Amino acid sequence: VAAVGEKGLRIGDLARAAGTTPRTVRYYEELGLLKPSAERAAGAHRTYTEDDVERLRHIIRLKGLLGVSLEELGELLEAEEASAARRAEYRAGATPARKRAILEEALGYIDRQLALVDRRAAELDGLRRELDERRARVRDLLEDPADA
Amino acid sequence: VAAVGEKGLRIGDLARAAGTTPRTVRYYEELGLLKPSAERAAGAHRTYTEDDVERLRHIIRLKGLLGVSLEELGELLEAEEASAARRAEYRAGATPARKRAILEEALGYIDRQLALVDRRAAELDGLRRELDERRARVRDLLEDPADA
DNA sequence: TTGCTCCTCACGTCACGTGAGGTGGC
DNA sequence: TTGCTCCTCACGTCACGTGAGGTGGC
Repeated sequence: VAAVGEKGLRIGDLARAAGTTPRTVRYYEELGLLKPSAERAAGAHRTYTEDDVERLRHIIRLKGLLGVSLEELGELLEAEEASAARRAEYRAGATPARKRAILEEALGYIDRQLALVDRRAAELDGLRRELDERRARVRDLLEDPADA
Repeated sequence: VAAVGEKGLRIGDLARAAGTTPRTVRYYEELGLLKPSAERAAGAHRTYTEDDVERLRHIIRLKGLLGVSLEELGELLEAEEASAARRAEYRAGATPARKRAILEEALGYIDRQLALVDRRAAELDGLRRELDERRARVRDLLEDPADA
């Protein structure tokens, strides 16, 4: 039911597809996290592509899962873009030494994100264990009501 | 190095022990999430116990991991307290039918929290898989630089 | 033409951060 | 007595929510 005509997506379509609101999209644009695909005259409608949907989903997921400020998130996204740029350089053909340097930088960047993810996962797992334990105790009492 | 004298912890000790700030503690008090242990005259210092440290840590962890508003979190904490009250009733001796009802309510409450935790964990795992995949691709290229 | 969504201010809100000015306990 | 931490306003900030008033595309 989304409008996907020749002109691309409108801000409401983008927001719905990513599970957010037009206001948030404009705010992210203001902070430089997300730009409309096409140039637009002052006051004209913003248009977006499916790639923008992916990027916005990516932003929202990182924000929710990593719990960083939008400014830090902007730096992270810049690092991602730099990484993509280096991949293009890589594919365009670089010297073996340069290729190696590019790959190692990419590895470091991925490992930093993984460290953030792992820390969160460990915290979540700690909470899960606690809840599991409590659940097991309650279940035991329900199945075998033999206590003081 | 924390002051743990006769009078209990001061707000700064509590905040440090829980990894937050005095301002946050006062704000949570304002919202009714956390009260100083002892009564206090207007303008007098707030005092806390080790139990308050545990409660504050609990609040902070739930907030960070479940991503809920402080109002929702307040409801969740009330449910926890009600559960604790029912456990006291349980131990004080209730009829078998009443005991069963108490346990089943506790189970429902635990399962609701588990559902929230599991949703977050699944999202985190999705991101982790993506990062792992990218990492593996980069590693392969580093170990065997044979491509176009 | 009628709705609907879009546009740009701009003020409100939630969860605090950050001084301003003053009082209280080792 | 000297620092340090505490106290209560109260304004600032970040990440948006929510109208206010107006314009643009099926």
